[in-house]
Amino acid sequence: MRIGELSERTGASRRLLRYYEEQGLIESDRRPNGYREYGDAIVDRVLQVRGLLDAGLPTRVIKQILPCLETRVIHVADATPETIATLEGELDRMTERIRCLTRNRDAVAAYLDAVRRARR
Amino acid sequence: MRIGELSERTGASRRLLRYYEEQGLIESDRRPNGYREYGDAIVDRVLQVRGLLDAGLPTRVIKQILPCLETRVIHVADATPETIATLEGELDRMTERIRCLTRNRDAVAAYLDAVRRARR
DNA sequence: CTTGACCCTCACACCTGTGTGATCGTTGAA
DNA sequence: TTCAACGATCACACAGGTGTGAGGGTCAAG
Repeated sequence: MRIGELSERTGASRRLLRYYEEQGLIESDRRPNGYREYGDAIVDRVLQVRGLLDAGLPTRVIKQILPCLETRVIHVADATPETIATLEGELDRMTERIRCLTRNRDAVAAYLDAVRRARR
Repeated sequence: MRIGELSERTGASRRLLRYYEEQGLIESDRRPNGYREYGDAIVDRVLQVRGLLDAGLPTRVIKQILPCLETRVIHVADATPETIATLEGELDRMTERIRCLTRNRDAVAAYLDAVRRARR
């Protein structure tokens, strides 16, 4: 598919899709035109990138995390000690984010429940 | 305590603490000097604000969420329908963030496990 | 009284993700 | 052939969170 369709399917503007590619988060083939060509699998990847961006991770970190998703043993080989250390750090930060979000979400939910009960 | 101590205790620069106040996320009393004066409770509040910012929430949203944390029945009263609708929307977005983060964190964890096992 | 460590306000600047528009090439249908 | 719709690159602009520094008060210790 071309960039327009991918944009519609993911909700990301064409501009952003090009930006993600520039940041090394997604890839594309090129037609003889120069037009970008995407496979179906890219849709999930884009959605994942957008989810992580929305969750506060910078592109630099997302770029490091993405290879972990492809469960290929190949990638396990080229893991330098620094990469591993970085990933461990990010793992902790993600866990902390989850904890923070969960705590606050539960509080909001409890609040809304209280409001609803008070309404009656 | 004054702003310097609060800064040390929270890891937020003085600049940021003033910014958070300007955005209505925290409050402070003023000494006759004009110096800001904080109570102990503010430390947790600042940490919470920073956690939510780090998790991708903008100050505008954080400002709406914060009152939910103070479990005072008083606040339940002044909840306009729009506020409630907004909170419900944010609740969903937070849940979605949590889901995304959890999925990716687990993937990273699995990857690191695989690497560690491969190392031996 | 002076000095150093705080505090204040204000303004400018940066980075990152994103929008917008200019200018131009490609393609398919009328 | 022409026109509309799409694609490409590039550049400028913006907003939000953050850093930095200027210019100036406050206050306690020497």
